[in-house]
Amino acid sequence: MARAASTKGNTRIQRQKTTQILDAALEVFSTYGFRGSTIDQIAAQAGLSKPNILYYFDGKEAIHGVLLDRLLHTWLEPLEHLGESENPVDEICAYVTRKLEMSRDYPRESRLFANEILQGAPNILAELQGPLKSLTDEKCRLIQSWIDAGEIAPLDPHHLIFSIWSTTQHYADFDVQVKAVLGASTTDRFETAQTHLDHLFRSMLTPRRTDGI
Amino acid sequence: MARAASTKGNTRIQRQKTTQILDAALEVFSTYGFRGSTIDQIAAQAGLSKPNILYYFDGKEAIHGVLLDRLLHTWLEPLEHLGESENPVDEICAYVTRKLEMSRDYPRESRLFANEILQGAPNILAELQGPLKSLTDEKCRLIQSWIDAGEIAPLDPHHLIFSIWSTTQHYADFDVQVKAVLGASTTDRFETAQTHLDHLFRSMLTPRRTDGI
DNA sequence: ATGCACCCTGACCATTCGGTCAAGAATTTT
DNA sequence: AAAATTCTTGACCGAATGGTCAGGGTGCAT
Repeated sequence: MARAASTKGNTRIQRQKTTQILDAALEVFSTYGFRGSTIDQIAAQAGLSKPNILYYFDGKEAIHGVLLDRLLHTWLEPLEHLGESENPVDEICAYVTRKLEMSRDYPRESRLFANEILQGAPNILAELQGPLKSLTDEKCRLIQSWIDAGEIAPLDPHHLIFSIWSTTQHYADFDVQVKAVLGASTTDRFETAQTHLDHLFRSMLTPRRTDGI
Repeated sequence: MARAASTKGNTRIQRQKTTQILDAALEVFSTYGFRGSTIDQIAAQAGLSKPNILYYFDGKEAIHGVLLDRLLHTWLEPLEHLGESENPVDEICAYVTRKLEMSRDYPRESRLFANEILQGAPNILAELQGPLKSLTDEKCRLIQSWIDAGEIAPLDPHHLIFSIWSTTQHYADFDVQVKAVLGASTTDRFETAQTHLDHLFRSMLTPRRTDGI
């Protein structure tokens, strides 16, 4: 009787249609942003009628909300795994690689996040200030301990993480620009980017014998 | 008689109002994107009536177009100056600094650009493939010559430029996130970022004696 | 001060958008 | 197979949005 509030997918059809809708919504929202997207666009993308969309979700905002929730989980996961093996430099470079792979494999999620942040993060500000900040601070302490032990070069952990986020996500969010300037195929772009970023962060992190220039 | 097509500012009032409108539009467009912004919002931001806005501009798209035109010029300018002095490493680091200052001083322009690219650059794709690609390719040849001369470490010039763009613009486009994680004041944020990025690119660019890991 | 070009706006229009609803179609349960 | 539940949609609604226009106000040169 009661309509499926959000992801309440119990029946076979419910599961199929909700994922179908969410996939279409991700496509649309990640391209046009929340206010720039319409339910009709999502419906067309999903191959469903508008009322049918609204049968499964309580409204445009509800769909967007579900996408953001899932996104935050996916987005934080790689960072949580940082620091589970031994070599700090390899550890951080592995994180860079993982983030770059996510830009390659989940560009829509990256753009959805970028759109949300660009507009001032009206829906996820609390998550940024809470869970994201906590996790980031924790990993920064870990990085700082590596610095104190002399295992990596001294640098600002927070800004290091910002550099990792920005350089890797750039290949998803600014893909059109990268494509326009580079003109290479997708695999080529990401392969050369991988080599470059690995070199970048490795040369930055590896401690030098002499600290002077 | 004929209405001012775009920036046709001849009269005193025309000049004043058009800049007033463009400033308001920049504020709104950079926050909500093109499709997410309304003329009413721009009017309210500018302190003018909606018909008054449309008296000076031929429509929502025309305003957006003027902003994008000006933006592209402003945006390419720093890159054009790359390579006018001697020391390559200092030269590139100066470019990084300049770009970071632009993120600090013109965050709205940066976000406007990000919004446009995120949505697939529907209005400036030609500019990206033309002028931007030409200028970038030219500067990449310059960087390559520095590499060949052994003045900077060997790396992919295109990806180097992408890294510069992404790391610097991050502080404008993702400001909310940076603020949430860092919690520092604006000047603090940009000062520490400046130190960090200078260190990052300097350590990356400075050639090492031994090329091995 | 008066004529003229420039400037401004309330009222209005067509379209689009988010969302509803009743009634019919499909599916599952019994 | 019939009943019960779930699914689907055409038609519709009120609000918002981009844009128009006639008419009145304002500034300025002569």
